[in-house]
Amino acid sequence: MKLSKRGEYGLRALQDLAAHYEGGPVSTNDLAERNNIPSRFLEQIMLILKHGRIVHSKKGPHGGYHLARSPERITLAEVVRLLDGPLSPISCVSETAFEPCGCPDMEACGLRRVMQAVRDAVAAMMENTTLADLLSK
Amino acid sequence: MKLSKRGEYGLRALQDLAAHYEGGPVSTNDLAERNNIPSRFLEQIMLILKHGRIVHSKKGPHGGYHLARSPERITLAEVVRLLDGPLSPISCVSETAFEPCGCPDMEACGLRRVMQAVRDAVAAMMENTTLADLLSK
DNA sequence: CATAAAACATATAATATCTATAGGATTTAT
DNA sequence: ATAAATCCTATAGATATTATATGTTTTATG
Repeated sequence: MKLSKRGEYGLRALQDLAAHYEGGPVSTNDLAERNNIPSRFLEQIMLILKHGRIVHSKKGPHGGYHLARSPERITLAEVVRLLDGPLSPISCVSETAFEPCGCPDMEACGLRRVMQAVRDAVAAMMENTTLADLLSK
Repeated sequence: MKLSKRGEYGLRALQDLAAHYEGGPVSTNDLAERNNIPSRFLEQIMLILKHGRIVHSKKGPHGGYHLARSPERITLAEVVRLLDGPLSPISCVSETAFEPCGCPDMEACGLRRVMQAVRDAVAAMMENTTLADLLSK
């Protein structure tokens, strides 16, 4: 049920980028230093985020990353799915990566019902929370 | 955000044990067969559940496992924590395994606020759901 | 134009975890 | 006595995580 460091670092960096959304690009080094993240590791994460069209980049001096969209239009769900995969506790209730689980009768499975509810609750919270929501007190 | 196979198998086996709560012990082999679980792997899981005081065991022919308490008194939270560890998405919001995360200001961290809410929601669902709830339609 | 700052791209090391299998030891019903 | 079952520990095999390393490319700036 835990987020990977990759996911956690990515979210922290994006939260930082959201805070600096007005203004020029922010370098990996600055992001890493401010948020206590190993900088070479963060570099890879930023690349994933770029390929996932969550950030844009600018090369060269004074280059760096900035959000590809305004903070209100980037949900935590999108980021977590990109960096950490599906939100479901078990694959038989996943929207994005369904797989049967091997229980005798899927429809009658009580465990499945509960895990479906957990997935729905988590997904709803993550889909309704944007990077902008992370900033407001 | 996903449960391990260990956790999933353990829950499925316990759901089965709850269904057979009236009646004698159920062997690992029966549990494994009925639920499509590798039987030697399940053996280890049952041992963990035994040491965690969630099941009792009886050795010898017609031996096996039965719940240590009635199904209404075993929550999914207890089982998942035992087999898969803390429920929190990040350690800085964990009740059972708190650790600071490295963000500049924990109190002001928006990400932390959201993850705290996710943890609380998941924990509440898991703590309020018992093995008995898995059986009722 | 030279330099340095930065992203970009891969490779790979180090570690951990997950999943599962194996080999036996112990208990106990029949 | 036998066989069914738990119990215990080790370890294999696979995969994922986390991180470091090495270098290439782009580009702003002096």
